[in-house]
Amino acid sequence: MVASIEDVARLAGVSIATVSRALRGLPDVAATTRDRVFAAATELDYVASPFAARLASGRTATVGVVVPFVNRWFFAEVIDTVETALRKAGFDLLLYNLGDGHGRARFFEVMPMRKRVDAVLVASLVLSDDEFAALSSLDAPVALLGLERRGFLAARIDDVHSARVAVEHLLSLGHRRIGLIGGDTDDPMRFTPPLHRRDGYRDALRAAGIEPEPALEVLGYFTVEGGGEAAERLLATPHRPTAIFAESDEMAYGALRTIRRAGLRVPDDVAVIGFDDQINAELMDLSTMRQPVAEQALDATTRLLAAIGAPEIAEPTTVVLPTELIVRGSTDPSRSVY
Amino acid sequence: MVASIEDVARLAGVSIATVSRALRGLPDVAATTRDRVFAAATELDYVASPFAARLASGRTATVGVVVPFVNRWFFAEVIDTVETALRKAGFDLLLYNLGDGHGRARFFEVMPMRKRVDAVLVASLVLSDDEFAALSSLDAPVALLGLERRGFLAARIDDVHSARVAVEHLLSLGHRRIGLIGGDTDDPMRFTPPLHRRDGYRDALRAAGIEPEPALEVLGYFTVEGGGEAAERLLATPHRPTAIFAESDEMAYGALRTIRRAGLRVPDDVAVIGFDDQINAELMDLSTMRQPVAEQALDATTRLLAAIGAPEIAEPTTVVLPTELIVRGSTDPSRSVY
DNA sequence: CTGTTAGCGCTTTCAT
DNA sequence: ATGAAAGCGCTAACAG
Repeated sequence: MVASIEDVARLAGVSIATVSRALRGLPDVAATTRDRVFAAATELDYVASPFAARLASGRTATVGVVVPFVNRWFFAEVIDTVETALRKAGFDLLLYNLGDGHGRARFFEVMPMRKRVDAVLVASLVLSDDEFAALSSLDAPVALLGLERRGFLAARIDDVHSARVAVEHLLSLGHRRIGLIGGDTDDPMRFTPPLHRRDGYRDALRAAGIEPEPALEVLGYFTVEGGGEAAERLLATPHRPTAIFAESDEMAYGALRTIRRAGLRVPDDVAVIGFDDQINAELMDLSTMRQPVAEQALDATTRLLAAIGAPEIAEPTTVVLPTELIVRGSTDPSRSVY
Repeated sequence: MVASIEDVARLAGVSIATVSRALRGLPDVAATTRDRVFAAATELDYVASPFAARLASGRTATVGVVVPFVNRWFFAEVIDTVETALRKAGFDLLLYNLGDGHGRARFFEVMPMRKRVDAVLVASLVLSDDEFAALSSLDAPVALLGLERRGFLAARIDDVHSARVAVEHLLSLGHRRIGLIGGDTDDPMRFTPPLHRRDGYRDALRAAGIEPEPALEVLGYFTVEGGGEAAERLLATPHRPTAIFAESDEMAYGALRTIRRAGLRVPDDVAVIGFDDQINAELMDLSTMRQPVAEQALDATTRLLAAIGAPEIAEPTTVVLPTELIVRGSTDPSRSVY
């Protein structure tokens, strides 16, 4: 069978306590002893049983990562970044994918992370007070990604401002009728961007003296399909918009397809700007607001790990990372690559 | 503090052994006793400590999932599907992302899954004998996704045949000079598709009496960028191909962009077919070979979980799932949606 | 600097 | 059907 700490102790001729100390790099172990322990451990190909260690120490060396989806660009990037950072720090990543409204309800009811994580990272979910309470009941530090709340450490972008910059870009090109393709702010899986990006859209219009029209705000559900159908509705309005702001690149792709299928040209007939600057945006020649996903994820993870060691040191803070307007051919004909 | 099994036992007026049995649904517990235990557990909001349970039982109720990337379509789909299936079965998902060649080497050297998973699922990695040995040393059932090996349960598609069908589609349209955009078969992060899809490509050509030309096989590294650059090289060949088979949709997207930027039309000047039928393929009007990712992942997971309960019952088998040719406008002008 | 010892919170015989 | 008791393999005081 596999070696246990006792086997190592016997081979090294020391007690199991010394083995434990030596292997974990604790101070107060003589160098020669340490060497002997390491040699024995190597020879026996020993690794500590994480469960025994966790039971004895109370620390799990595990972080729970909660996401509403795993197969969407933003969340896949987040998981990638967080996994790497955790692995480097010697932590395991326990993945929790909410999946749908039902999965979400069950998740917060059961709280499957109970007693098995040292910390939690939650990505881009609009949480109810009850859900926040459930997280707090875990009694572990919680990091929020893409949202913010007093008492929680968080990393995010300024969605309101970023959306406003996107729409201002369209305004600066002379557009006055600008459609919005957004997410459902009442969806049970609601996540944060839809609310804020819509606010930024309205802010920009009002600041330009344009009153937002409900008919120009349509739902695209953050999918390509949804974006395409939303664009159909926008094109069908009596006095159709000359520009569209989609709250995500994916929805913008759908809109581009709809517009072109309708025989209209981008950006001459209808300009389109997205949000994210995800991997395919350049491919689609799509103007967009770039957001630094890896940076947000890394920032949150780093501070979360720090919080595990020393909780309650200070009021958790929110870090807001900058976004950037990326102008491509879908709004600026002079830049079009096609 | 949080309740332990003793608290529940005291409240229910039984021994901790009975609590353990009742809560796990073991037989030989009187119905009335069971009810009392459940009532007590509910009242105290008790959940068993997984670590104590694992230490005592030796079972971890955890599956390790090893992927070379998490932010690529195929793997994100896999993780999504597997997570859902595991959660439903009461298992945790421990995610291991190899990241790069160095990460991969370290991974198989350290074997961070040791002593912490009941089973392992490996997705689309070409594994060396040493790496297979390392996995076997975990002494846990292993499921392979997208590859196959004697002694391991596996789910995959027939990459050789599927690639052949894709190329035969091009041949049936009259194309004789067909370029290949593939992955690097010598890459340290090598995964399985490149080898097999290239073989299928060559098989199809030979069967049609065409000798494969090395100049028409270029590397696209399974990225959009790489696919675009590969297409540039193909277009620059003296007698340029009239059709291109890309081993993934992503590379096909890059190729489409390159072709259009060069002022050529798809499919009239150059036809393109991809592989995967991932989410954006329809958007790009790309012909492709559809592969059932969720089905493969679910099949492997289901059988893996079964193997945990009853290992060695029978020789592990490989399930091969069917792929499907999806013809769109990038090969068939009559179907073009643009 | 090192060893002894008492748990951590369960599961699992073995009795009864 | 239930309980007593012996671990599972570590960590963390506490001695010395």
